[in-house]
Order: sequence, then structure tokens, then C-alpha cells
Amino acid sequence: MQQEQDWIAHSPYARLLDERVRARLLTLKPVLVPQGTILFRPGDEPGGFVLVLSGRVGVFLTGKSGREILLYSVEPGDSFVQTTVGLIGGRTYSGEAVAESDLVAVMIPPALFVELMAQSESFRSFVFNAFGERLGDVTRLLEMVAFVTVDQRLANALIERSRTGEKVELTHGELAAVIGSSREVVSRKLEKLKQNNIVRLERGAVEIVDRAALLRSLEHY
Amino acid sequence: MQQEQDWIAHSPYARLLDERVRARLLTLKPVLVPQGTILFRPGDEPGGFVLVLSGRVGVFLTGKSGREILLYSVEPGDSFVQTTVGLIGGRTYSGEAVAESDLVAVMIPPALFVELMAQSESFRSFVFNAFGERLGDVTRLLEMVAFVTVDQRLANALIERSRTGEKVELTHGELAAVIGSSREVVSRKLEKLKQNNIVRLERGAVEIVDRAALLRSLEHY
DNA sequence: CCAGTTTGGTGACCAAGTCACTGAACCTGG
DNA sequence: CCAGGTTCAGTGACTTGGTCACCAAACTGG
Repeated sequence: MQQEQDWIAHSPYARLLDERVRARLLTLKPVLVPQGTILFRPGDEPGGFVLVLSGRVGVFLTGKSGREILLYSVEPGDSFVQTTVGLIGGRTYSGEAVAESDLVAVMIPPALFVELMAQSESFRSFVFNAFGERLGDVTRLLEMVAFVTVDQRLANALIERSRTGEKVELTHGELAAVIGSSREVVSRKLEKLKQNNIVRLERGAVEIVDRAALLRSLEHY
Repeated sequence: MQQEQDWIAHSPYARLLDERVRARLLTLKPVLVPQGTILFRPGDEPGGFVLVLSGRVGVFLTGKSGREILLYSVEPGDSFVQTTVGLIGGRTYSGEAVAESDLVAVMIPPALFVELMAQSESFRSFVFNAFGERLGDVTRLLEMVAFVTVDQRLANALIERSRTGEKVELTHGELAAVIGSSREVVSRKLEKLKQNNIVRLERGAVEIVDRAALLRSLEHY
């Protein structure tokens, strides 16, 4: 697969890695992970620093009520920095990672990880950026959940997941997890959007009809 | 001041730093920062890696409505990893840091920071752990805000801030920021706790009378 | 001691989450 | 191909929490 060879070039941060590191990383054998696999659960001891080459992983937090919220997604070129914390500091992690599609990934074993950290400036930058990225994601999400209405979070989620106008193939329940709300609430909000001819609904998917209207509802920010 | 010399020994992670690094860090001149100083604001370019030696810093997120939420606090031995992200990755940061008390801190200049990262395994661990710590804090807070009732968050905050039974010297508004709620709601909840003889209220402070009852309200988790 | 500022209290209202259902759409295996 | 289970969506009633617009009490600095 092409992606397995030039993923580095496609990742905004990984592309800055120096040659030596790239060479080392390319010797690692990519693993195939089927959709739906749970990569780790709360409390798991991390096995290494995982880099996603293709596919998409969602990391969820689950409340005791069973409600879930998507902490962030890991996309090609991203890594599971969280597991890194454990690697170095011996802490375990909270949150559950699920492969949202079939996955190609490489796992950098702890020894190699530590070695690269010691030797390569560019690798350190890469890891740091990945970390910063995550912290930023979670902070942004918190900001959303704490300060922004469900309507806006929903509008935002729909727009983000339909950049090129395609249907958003998520159930109401899944959408709820993305924006940190509940299925019922999402259903009701979508119902209203439908009545205003802003979206079209079908089982398991939402189609944006009037993108402009959605965007307008966001601009008061 | 004693603390300025042996802060390293008191910090759970900093104490693991190797001799060479300690020596370098101890040559840095500590800065005194008066209470109330805003250390950085959203969008600021970070000036270095800041280590807090004594005092306490709160990092807040502010919604457009003016409501605030405490992201986390930085205590002696902790550092502002966030600024680090910027140091290496050139990203700016969201959140506002306020000195909650008079502060003694050292700032590790970018050049030294990069050098230490390159040279010292133990320094890398230190920085990583600090990072992991923050990510954990923010994740935990998100979990709270998303899944836990105000009553429980309030009970939790009161207990945490009165470990040894002292009064919690925060206004209702400040308490609201700590748990991510609003002043009015906190006032009403406290009112109820008072009626049940669980707390005693005074202007600017809350005293826990029946700690056991508070703890009970948490155990359903 | 008085004016202005902080802090706290309250009612009315609205937004959102929860509970307990119902029904509709879909898969699947005999 | 259709019967029964399962997943997905819709809905009403209720509770919790956040917001708005106030007012009152407590502090604080001249």
C-alpha cells in the first residue's frame, strides 16, 4: 500500500522528521487492525508508542450512565501520545480507544522510542507536537461542553464531518457522543433542523441541505 | 528562602532529576511574582518553561458569557508544560494563568530547555510527566463536567479544598469557577447544604460541619 | 461615615439531560 | 421470504442546571 511508504510525507509533523529517524521508522512492520477493535481501555498498561498510518481511531470517555463522549480522534500521521505518558512515567490511561475503520499502524517499541527521544531533535518535536495537539483538543472540547450550546456544537459537528458536502454517516447516538450530549436531545435538535429545511434525515445518516444556515448559526460564536 | 534551594527535593517528579540538571536549574534566578498577576493570556507567545517553586497558579478558561472554569492549578514543583508546546511547536495557548498567591518561580529560557531536553533523560521524563499530568487533569475535569452532577462536583471541591478541616476560603463565584458552574447555582446548592447542617456559610468562605455527609453524597460516584 | 464595590439571595424562565416508553427500519437465519 | 430480534429514532413528563434581572447585605477606602 502506498500509504505505508509515504505516510511520513503526508503528516504535517512527521514530515519534519530527519532522515535517520524516518529510516528507522520505515523498518517497522505495519500492523493491520480491523474496524471495531478496542486498542486500549481505561487502566491498560500501554504497550508502545502507536502511530496510525491509515484509518481512524476514536478515543472515548464513558460516564457511569453509559453516556459517551469523543475525546478526540487519531488520524493518519497522529500518534497515541497518551500511551507515551505511561511509557515514561508509568501511569495508566483513562479513556477507551476504538478503531473506527480498518487500520494500518506501526507500534514503536518502548526501547526504540526512548532511543529516538534521546537522539533526535526532530523526533522530540514530533512527539511534543503530538502531545500539544491532544492537550489542545481536549481543552477545546472542554470549552465546547462547558460554554457552548448543544445547537452550536451540533451544527459545528455536522459541518466538520461533511466538509465536502457528503452525508454524515452517524446515528443520532453517535452524534451525541461526538458533541457530548444525549441521543434524545440530538434527535430533537435534528428534528428542528429538518423542519427548517436545513438537513435531511435518514436512518444512520444526516445530509446537510442548507450549509449556509448552519454556518450562520455558528457565527455568533 | 529555603524553598528556593530544595524545591527539587519536594517535587515528586523533579526529585528524579539528575545532578547535572539540578545544578543547572539551581543557577537560575528565581523571580517573585505578586498575587493576581496574569502570567499569560490566550494567544500569548510563551517566553519559556516556567517552574513554580512556591505559591499557586490557576489556569482558567473563559467563555464569551464571562463564565470561567478552572482548568487546573500549578503548584510548587509543577511547570507550565503548555508553554512548552509553543516553545517547540510554535503554537500559542488558550487559557489564562493567574497567580493565586504570591509566587516564586524560575523561568527556563528556551535555549536551555532545548539543551536539557537533548542531554538529560531524567529531564525528559520530568517534562513528559508534567505533560501527562496536565492532560490527565483536563481529561478528569472534562469527565466531571460531562458526567457528574453539580452537587457531587461541589461536594468534591469542598472536600478537596478542606483536607484538614479548615474553612474553604472561596466566594460562591470562585467555587462556581472551580466546578464549572454558575454563581447562582452554587449559592442555591450551598443553601441546601446549610439547611441540612452540612456546612456553615460566611461571606467569602464555607466551613464543612458534617464531612461524613458530604463524603456519603459522593460514594454513588 | 458614606459611596462604591463585592458578595450573596431570589424568582422566572429556558435549555438540556433523564426516564420510560413506542414504533419504525433493518438484518438474519431458517 | 418472512418472523423475530435488534438497532435506531421519536416523544411526553419530569428534573436539573444555567441565565437574566434584579435586590440586599457586607465590606472597604477615602
